[in-house]
Amino acid sequence: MEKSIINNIRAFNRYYTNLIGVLDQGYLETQYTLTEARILFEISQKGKIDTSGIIDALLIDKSYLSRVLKKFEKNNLITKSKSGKDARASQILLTEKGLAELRMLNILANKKLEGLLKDLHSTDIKQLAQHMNSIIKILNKNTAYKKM
Amino acid sequence: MEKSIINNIRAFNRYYTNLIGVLDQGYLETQYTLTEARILFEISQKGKIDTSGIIDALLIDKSYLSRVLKKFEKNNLITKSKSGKDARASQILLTEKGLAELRMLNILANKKLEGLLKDLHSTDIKQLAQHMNSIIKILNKNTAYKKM
DNA sequence: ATATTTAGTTGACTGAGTCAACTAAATTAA
DNA sequence: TTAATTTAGTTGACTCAGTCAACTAAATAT
Repeated sequence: MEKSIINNIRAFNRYYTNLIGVLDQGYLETQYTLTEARILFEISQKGKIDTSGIIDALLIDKSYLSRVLKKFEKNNLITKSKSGKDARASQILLTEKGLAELRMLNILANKKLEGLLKDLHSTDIKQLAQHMNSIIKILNKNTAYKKM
Repeated sequence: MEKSIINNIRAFNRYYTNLIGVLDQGYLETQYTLTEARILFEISQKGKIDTSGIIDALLIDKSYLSRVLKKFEKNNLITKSKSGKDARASQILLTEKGLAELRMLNILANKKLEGLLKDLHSTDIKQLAQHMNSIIKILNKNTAYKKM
């Protein structure tokens, strides 16, 4: 594999690590950790999801997830219900309050991102999104990273 | 700002957060944390750098950095020398051993990334890098995120 | 039937990173 | 010049996000 391209991609990864770090600092203003926010988001995206679905999607530790979900349940953000199919698995659903919290987090994340982009022309922002979509499309051709 | 584009960009951020997470797991095999590796890398990139330069670049806590640098110095990865200009600041330099460790980390990171991309055609990989460069170019037009 | 795997929980722990208080040098203001 | 403020870096004390291992119970494979 050509070395300069790998270095190029790594430079992007470093750059983007910093950028994501800046965006993620927004969560410090909330009562949620970044991982908790990601978990909430994942639950809302999938509609119906069980614990192991979240683990597969976010690659987090099952014991940690178990505790986070317990806390979410205690705070009425989610409900757990036994799935009929598999008596070990729990179906996770967002409650109204959970949805409201998620909306709050989404608004916050949008604001943070908009702040980051506010000095750019709208054509630049459109191109940005296009490049990002292209990247995802290319990476999705390949399943290697699901196996790592 | 158009909402769907913001959502698009956020979708990319989530996607890329996961991907970077997978890549960063490589550091678990080493004696360095991700942040320590980033600090080492930053020192080598800049050549001459003082502590506050690293703080500005990586946005990490100064007390944490102070301890990491102390450990690096103890392990002979870096040397600190008083800058003539400002008697408070320390110039940080990589030692030979520090360089060797960095090379090791770079090889590891390259391997990890190559593993991730191995099923892609080289044309796809080239396009990937081009999209990434374009993203950086666009984002660098704007300095908003340095101020956040 | 028995063994193995999978879903999720719990106890015990660690260490990466944070916060506040501090020293000493540099800079600004009076 | 001196007093006040800011900046560079250090240190003590702490927290809590995340990990590891052991476990129960259900599902699946042999």
